[in-house]
Amino acid sequence: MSGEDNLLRLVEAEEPDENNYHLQDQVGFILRKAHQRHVSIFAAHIGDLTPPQFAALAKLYDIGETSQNQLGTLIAMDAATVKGVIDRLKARGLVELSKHEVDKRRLLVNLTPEGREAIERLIPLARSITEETLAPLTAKEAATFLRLLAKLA
Amino acid sequence: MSGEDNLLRLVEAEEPDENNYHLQDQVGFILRKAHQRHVSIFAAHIGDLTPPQFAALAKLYDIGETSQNQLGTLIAMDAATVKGVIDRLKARGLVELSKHEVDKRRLLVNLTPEGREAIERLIPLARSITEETLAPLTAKEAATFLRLLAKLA
DNA sequence: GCAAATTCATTCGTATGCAAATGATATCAA
DNA sequence: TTGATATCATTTGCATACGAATGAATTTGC
Repeated sequence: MSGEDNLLRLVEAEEPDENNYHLQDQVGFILRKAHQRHVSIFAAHIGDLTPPQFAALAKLYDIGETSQNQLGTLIAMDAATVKGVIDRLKARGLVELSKHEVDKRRLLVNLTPEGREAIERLIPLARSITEETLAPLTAKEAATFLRLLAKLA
Repeated sequence: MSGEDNLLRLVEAEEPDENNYHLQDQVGFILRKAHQRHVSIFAAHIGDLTPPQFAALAKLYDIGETSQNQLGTLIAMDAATVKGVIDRLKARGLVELSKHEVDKRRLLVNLTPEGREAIERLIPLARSITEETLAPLTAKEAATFLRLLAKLA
Protein backbone atom coordinates (compact mmCIF):
# COMPACT_ATOMS: atom_id res chain seq x y z
CA MET A 1 0.00 0.00 0.00
CA SER A 2 1.43 3.26 1.16
CA GLY A 3 4.75 1.67 1.99
CA GLU A 4 4.97 0.04 -1.42
CA ASP A 5 4.05 3.29 -3.10
CA ASN A 6 6.78 5.08 -1.22
CA LEU A 7 9.30 2.39 -2.10
CA LEU A 8 8.27 2.57 -5.73
CA ARG A 9 8.55 6.32 -5.73
CA LEU A 10 11.97 6.16 -4.19
CA VAL A 11 13.17 3.58 -6.66
CA GLU A 12 11.84 5.65 -9.51
CA ALA A 13 13.54 8.74 -8.14
CA GLU A 14 16.72 6.71 -7.72
CA GLU A 15 17.48 8.26 -4.39
CA PRO A 16 16.45 7.56 -0.80
CA ASP A 17 14.09 10.01 0.85
CA GLU A 18 16.79 11.18 3.22
CA ASN A 19 18.58 12.68 0.27
CA ASN A 20 15.67 14.89 -0.67
CA TYR A 21 15.76 18.50 0.38
CA HIS A 22 12.62 19.85 2.00
CA LEU A 23 12.70 23.60 2.28
CA GLN A 24 9.88 23.66 4.80
CA ASP A 25 11.96 21.58 7.24
CA GLN A 26 15.04 23.81 7.16
CA VAL A 27 15.72 25.85 10.26
CA GLY A 28 16.39 29.01 8.26
CA PHE A 29 13.09 28.88 6.45
CA ILE A 30 11.06 28.23 9.61
CA LEU A 31 13.01 30.89 11.47
CA ARG A 32 12.08 33.39 8.77
CA LYS A 33 8.42 32.42 9.01
CA ALA A 34 8.36 32.59 12.81
CA HIS A 35 9.94 36.02 12.64
CA GLN A 36 7.35 37.15 10.10
CA ARG A 37 4.56 35.94 12.36
CA HIS A 38 5.99 37.83 15.30
CA VAL A 39 6.29 41.06 13.32
CA SER A 40 2.69 40.65 12.23
CA ILE A 41 1.52 40.18 15.84
CA PHE A 42 3.59 43.20 16.85
CA ALA A 43 1.98 45.35 14.16
CA ALA A 44 -1.49 44.27 15.27
CA HIS A 45 -0.78 45.49 18.82
CA ILE A 46 1.50 48.45 18.12
CA GLY A 47 0.63 49.89 14.75
CA ASP A 48 2.53 53.14 14.85
CA LEU A 49 5.97 51.77 15.74
CA THR A 50 8.09 48.96 14.27
CA PRO A 51 9.89 46.33 16.37
CA PRO A 52 13.31 47.92 15.70
CA GLN A 53 11.98 51.35 16.68
CA PHE A 54 10.47 49.88 19.83
CA ALA A 55 13.75 48.13 20.60
CA ALA A 56 15.63 51.42 20.38
CA LEU A 57 13.20 53.18 22.72
CA ALA A 58 13.13 50.27 25.18
CA LYS A 59 16.90 50.12 25.34
CA LEU A 60 17.26 53.86 25.82
CA TYR A 61 14.64 53.65 28.57
CA ASP A 62 16.68 50.88 30.17
CA ILE A 63 20.17 52.37 30.01
CA GLY A 64 19.65 56.09 29.40
CA GLU A 65 21.64 58.28 27.04
CA THR A 66 24.21 56.52 24.87
CA SER A 67 25.95 56.88 21.54
CA GLN A 68 24.20 55.87 18.36
CA ASN A 69 26.81 53.22 17.69
CA GLN A 70 26.63 51.75 21.19
CA LEU A 71 22.86 51.65 20.96
CA GLY A 72 23.16 49.78 17.69
CA THR A 73 25.38 47.18 19.31
CA LEU A 74 22.91 46.70 22.16
CA ILE A 75 19.91 46.19 19.88
CA ALA A 76 21.76 44.24 17.18
CA MET A 77 21.72 46.76 14.35
CA ASP A 78 24.61 47.82 12.18
CA ALA A 79 25.53 51.48 11.92
CA ALA A 80 23.61 52.12 8.71
CA THR A 81 20.42 50.55 10.03
CA VAL A 82 20.47 52.23 13.41
CA LYS A 83 20.93 55.60 11.77
CA GLY A 84 17.73 55.19 9.81
CA VAL A 85 15.80 54.04 12.88
CA ILE A 86 17.05 56.94 15.01
CA ASP A 87 16.38 59.44 12.21
CA ARG A 88 12.74 58.39 12.12
CA LEU A 89 12.38 58.44 15.91
CA LYS A 90 13.94 61.89 15.96
CA ALA A 91 11.57 63.12 13.26
CA ARG A 92 8.70 62.02 15.50
CA GLY A 93 10.15 63.75 18.54
CA LEU A 94 10.68 60.55 20.54
CA VAL A 95 14.48 60.88 20.81
CA GLU A 96 16.89 63.80 20.77
CA LEU A 97 20.49 63.94 19.60
CA SER A 98 23.49 65.77 20.99
CA LYS A 99 27.25 65.81 20.53
CA HIS A 100 29.58 64.08 22.93
CA GLU A 101 31.57 66.75 24.74
CA VAL A 102 34.85 64.85 24.81
CA ASP A 103 34.77 62.44 21.88
CA LYS A 104 33.63 64.51 18.94
CA ARG A 105 32.97 61.44 16.79
CA ARG A 106 30.07 60.30 18.96
CA LEU A 107 26.44 61.20 18.51
CA LEU A 108 24.52 60.88 21.76
CA VAL A 109 20.92 59.67 21.69
CA ASN A 110 18.39 60.08 24.48
CA LEU A 111 14.65 59.81 25.00
CA THR A 112 12.61 62.99 24.98
CA PRO A 113 9.83 63.28 27.57
CA GLU A 114 7.45 62.22 24.78
CA GLY A 115 9.65 59.21 24.04
CA ARG A 116 9.70 58.24 27.70
CA GLU A 117 5.96 58.55 27.91
CA ALA A 118 5.56 56.47 24.76
CA ILE A 119 7.75 53.60 25.91
CA GLU A 120 6.11 53.47 29.33
CA ARG A 121 2.76 53.23 27.63
CA LEU A 122 3.92 50.58 25.16
CA ILE A 123 5.73 48.16 27.47
CA PRO A 124 2.50 46.54 28.70
CA LEU A 125 1.50 46.02 25.08
CA ALA A 126 4.88 44.48 24.40
CA ARG A 127 4.22 41.96 27.15
CA SER A 128 1.00 40.99 25.37
CA ILE A 129 2.90 40.63 22.11
CA THR A 130 5.40 38.25 23.70
CA GLU A 131 2.54 36.31 25.23
CA GLU A 132 0.63 36.01 21.96
CA THR A 133 3.75 35.05 20.03
CA LEU A 134 4.40 32.20 22.45
CA ALA A 135 0.74 31.22 22.73
CA PRO A 136 1.07 28.05 20.60
CA LEU A 137 3.43 26.64 23.25
CA THR A 138 2.76 25.50 26.80
CA ALA A 139 4.57 27.38 29.54
CA LYS A 140 7.11 24.60 29.80
CA GLU A 141 7.64 24.46 26.04
CA ALA A 142 8.00 28.24 25.90
CA ALA A 143 10.74 28.14 28.54
CA THR A 144 12.56 25.40 26.66
CA PHE A 145 12.16 27.22 23.38
CA LEU A 146 13.50 30.50 24.73
CA ARG A 147 16.48 28.73 26.25
CA LEU A 148 17.38 27.01 22.97
CA LEU A 149 16.61 30.06 20.84
CA ALA A 150 18.96 32.14 22.97
CA LYS A 151 21.70 29.61 22.27
CA LEU A 152 21.23 30.16 18.56
CA ALA A 153 21.08 33.95 18.67
CA MET B 1 26.56 41.48 50.06
CA SER B 2 25.20 40.93 46.62
CA GLY B 3 21.78 40.01 47.99
CA GLU B 4 21.61 43.16 50.06
CA ASP B 5 22.68 45.26 47.11
CA ASN B 6 19.95 43.78 44.96
CA LEU B 7 17.37 44.38 47.67
CA LEU B 8 18.55 47.95 48.05
CA ARG B 9 18.40 48.50 44.31
CA LEU B 10 14.88 47.14 44.10
CA VAL B 11 13.69 49.26 47.00
CA GLU B 12 15.21 52.33 45.40
CA ALA B 13 13.58 51.52 42.08
CA GLU B 14 10.29 51.03 43.89
CA GLU B 15 9.38 48.01 41.81
CA PRO B 16 10.14 44.31 41.92
CA ASP B 17 12.50 42.94 39.32
CA GLU B 18 9.70 40.93 37.69
CA ASN B 19 8.09 44.17 36.60
CA ASN B 20 11.10 45.33 34.66
CA TYR B 21 11.12 44.88 30.90
CA HIS B 22 14.25 43.29 29.49
CA LEU B 23 14.38 43.60 25.72
CA GLN B 24 17.04 40.95 25.44
CA ASP B 25 14.69 38.36 27.00
CA GLN B 26 11.78 38.97 24.63
CA VAL B 27 11.07 36.27 22.10
CA GLY B 28 10.72 38.77 19.25
CA PHE B 29 14.11 40.31 19.85
CA ILE B 30 15.88 36.96 20.13
CA LEU B 31 14.03 35.66 17.10
CA ARG B 32 15.27 38.63 15.12
CA LYS B 33 18.85 38.00 16.25
CA ALA B 34 18.68 34.28 15.51
CA HIS B 35 17.36 35.06 12.04
CA GLN B 36 20.16 37.56 11.49
CA ARG B 37 22.72 34.97 12.49
CA HIS B 38 21.27 32.44 10.10
CA VAL B 39 21.31 34.90 7.20
CA SER B 40 24.93 35.66 7.99
CA ILE B 41 25.84 31.96 7.96
CA PHE B 42 23.94 31.57 4.70
CA ALA B 43 25.84 34.43 3.10
CA ALA B 44 29.16 32.95 4.19
CA HIS B 45 28.35 29.68 2.40
CA ILE B 46 26.32 30.98 -0.56
CA GLY B 47 27.48 34.45 -1.39
CA ASP B 48 25.79 34.99 -4.72
CA LEU B 49 22.22 34.14 -3.70
CA THR B 50 20.01 35.29 -0.84
CA PRO B 51 17.91 32.93 1.32
CA PRO B 52 14.66 34.07 -0.35
CA GLN B 53 16.16 33.54 -3.81
CA PHE B 54 17.38 30.11 -2.76
CA ALA B 55 13.94 29.29 -1.35
CA ALA B 56 12.32 30.14 -4.69
CA LEU B 57 14.72 27.94 -6.64
CA ALA B 58 14.45 25.07 -4.16
CA LYS B 59 10.66 25.14 -4.25
CA LEU B 60 10.55 25.26 -8.04
CA TYR B 61 12.98 22.34 -8.11
CA ASP B 62 10.65 20.49 -5.75
CA ILE B 63 7.30 21.11 -7.41
CA GLY B 64 8.11 22.25 -10.95
CA GLU B 65 6.44 25.05 -12.86
CA THR B 66 3.87 27.08 -10.96
CA SER B 67 2.35 30.55 -10.88
CA GLN B 68 4.21 33.40 -9.28
CA ASN B 69 1.45 33.85 -6.73
CA GLN B 70 1.32 30.16 -5.80
CA LEU B 71 5.10 30.12 -5.45
CA GLY B 72 4.86 33.07 -3.11
CA THR B 73 2.36 31.24 -0.93
CA LEU B 74 4.62 28.18 -0.75
CA ILE B 75 7.70 30.14 0.27
CA ALA B 76 5.88 32.62 2.52
CA MET B 77 6.27 35.80 0.49
CA ASP B 78 3.60 38.30 -0.40
CA ALA B 79 2.95 39.19 -4.04
CA ALA B 80 5.12 42.29 -4.06
CA THR B 81 8.10 40.54 -2.50
CA VAL B 82 7.98 37.45 -4.68
CA LYS B 83 7.85 39.62 -7.77
CA GLY B 84 11.13 41.28 -6.88
CA VAL B 85 12.79 37.95 -6.10
CA ILE B 86 11.61 36.38 -9.37
CA ASP B 87 12.63 39.47 -11.35
CA ARG B 88 16.16 39.15 -10.09
CA LEU B 89 16.33 35.41 -10.69
CA LYS B 90 15.02 35.99 -14.21
CA ALA B 91 17.63 38.68 -14.85
CA ARG B 92 20.27 36.09 -13.95
CA GLY B 93 18.77 33.47 -16.21
CA LEU B 94 17.88 31.05 -13.41
CA VAL B 95 14.12 31.08 -14.00
CA GLU B 96 11.93 31.74 -17.03
CA LEU B 97 8.42 33.15 -17.21
CA SER B 98 5.49 32.27 -19.42
CA LYS B 99 1.78 33.01 -19.63
CA HIS B 100 -0.83 30.56 -18.45
CA GLU B 101 -2.72 29.32 -21.51
CA VAL B 102 -6.13 29.24 -19.89
CA ASP B 103 -6.04 31.77 -17.05
CA LYS B 104 -4.53 34.89 -18.52
CA ARG B 105 -4.01 36.45 -15.12
CA ARG B 106 -1.37 33.93 -14.14
CA LEU B 107 2.35 34.23 -14.71
CA LEU B 108 4.05 30.85 -14.76
CA VAL B 109 7.55 30.48 -13.36
CA ASN B 110 9.94 27.62 -14.03
CA LEU B 111 13.62 26.80 -13.61
CA THR B 112 15.89 27.17 -16.60
CA PRO B 113 18.53 24.46 -17.13
CA GLU B 114 20.98 26.88 -15.50
CA GLY B 115 18.62 27.30 -12.56
CA ARG B 116 18.30 23.54 -12.18
CA GLU B 117 22.04 23.14 -12.29
CA ALA B 118 22.46 25.90 -9.71
CA ILE B 119 20.00 24.50 -7.19
CA GLU B 120 21.45 20.97 -7.51
CA ARG B 121 24.87 22.41 -6.82
CA LEU B 122 23.65 24.51 -3.88
CA ILE B 123 21.54 22.00 -1.96
CA PRO B 124 24.59 20.32 -0.37
CA LEU B 125 25.76 23.74 0.76
CA ALA B 126 22.32 24.42 2.19
CA ARG B 127 22.64 21.28 4.30
CA SER B 128 25.88 22.67 5.72
CA ILE B 129 24.15 25.95 6.47
CA THR B 130 21.41 24.19 8.41
CA GLU B 131 24.03 22.20 10.27
CA GLU B 132 26.09 25.25 11.17
CA THR B 133 23.03 27.21 12.23
CA LEU B 134 22.06 24.44 14.65
CA ALA B 135 25.62 23.77 15.77
CA PRO B 136 25.20 25.42 19.21
CA LEU B 137 22.60 22.76 20.04
CA THR B 138 22.99 19.04 20.66
CA ALA B 139 21.15 16.73 18.27
CA LYS B 140 18.41 16.24 20.82
CA GLU B 141 18.11 19.96 21.51
CA ALA B 142 18.00 20.68 17.79
CA ALA B 143 15.12 18.25 17.31
CA THR B 144 13.22 19.82 20.20
CA PHE B 145 13.95 23.30 18.93
CA LEU B 146 12.74 22.57 15.41
CA ARG B 147 9.56 21.01 16.75
CA LEU B 148 8.74 24.04 18.90
CA LEU B 149 9.84 26.54 16.26
CA ALA B 150 7.52 24.93 13.75
CA LYS B 151 4.65 25.40 16.19
CA LEU B 152 5.37 29.14 16.24
CA ALA B 153 5.78 29.59 12.50
C1' DG C 1 55.26 62.38 19.38
C1' DC C 2 53.85 60.52 15.22
C1' DA C 3 52.39 57.27 11.80
C1' DA C 4 49.29 53.37 11.63
C1' DA C 5 45.32 51.33 13.07
C1' DT C 6 40.81 51.79 15.05
C1' DT C 7 36.40 53.77 16.00
C1' DC C 8 32.19 56.54 14.96
C1' DA C 9 29.14 58.15 11.78
C1' DT C 10 27.39 58.88 7.10
C1' DT C 11 26.21 57.71 2.39
C1' DC C 12 25.22 54.68 -1.50
C1' DG C 13 23.54 50.58 -3.56
C1' DT C 14 20.99 46.37 -3.32
C1' DA C 15 17.50 43.22 -1.37
C1' DT C 16 13.74 41.78 1.40
C1' DG C 17 9.01 42.72 3.48
C1' DC C 18 4.49 44.59 3.70
C1' DA C 19 0.33 47.88 3.12
C1' DA C 20 -2.42 50.04 -0.11
C1' DA C 21 -4.04 51.17 -4.60
C1' DT C 22 -4.81 49.75 -9.37
C1' DG C 23 -5.92 47.07 -13.50
C1' DA C 24 -6.93 42.81 -15.79
C1' DT C 25 -9.17 38.57 -15.65
C1' DA C 26 -12.12 35.00 -13.73
C1' DT C 27 -15.82 33.28 -10.89
C1' DC C 28 -20.12 33.58 -8.49
C1' DA C 29 -24.89 34.58 -7.91
C1' DA C 30 -29.26 36.56 -8.66
C1' DT D 1 -26.50 37.24 -18.65
C1' DT D 2 -24.81 40.53 -15.94
C1' DG D 3 -23.39 42.74 -11.82
C1' DA D 4 -20.80 41.88 -7.61
C1' DT D 5 -16.71 39.38 -5.84
C1' DA D 6 -12.60 37.38 -5.91
C1' DT D 7 -8.02 36.39 -7.70
C1' DC D 8 -3.48 37.46 -9.95
C1' DA D 9 -0.11 40.61 -10.83
C1' DT D 10 1.97 45.18 -10.69
C1' DT D 11 3.32 49.55 -8.75
C1' DT D 12 4.37 52.87 -5.14
C1' DG D 13 5.92 54.12 -0.68
C1' DC D 14 8.06 53.16 3.53
C1' DA D 15 11.09 50.52 6.74
C1' DT D 16 14.62 47.29 7.92
C1' DA D 17 19.25 45.07 6.86
C1' DC D 18 23.86 44.86 5.35
C1' DG D 19 28.28 45.43 2.44
C1' DA D 20 31.40 48.79 0.93
C1' DA D 21 33.39 53.22 0.63
C1' DT D 22 34.40 57.63 2.86
C1' DG D 23 35.74 61.15 6.18
C1' DA D 24 36.52 62.79 10.84
C1' DA D 25 38.33 61.92 15.29
C1' DT D 26 40.67 59.01 18.54
C1' DT D 27 43.79 55.50 20.20
C1' DT D 28 47.70 52.52 19.71
C1' DG D 29 52.40 51.16 18.91
C1' DC D 30 56.89 52.09 18.21
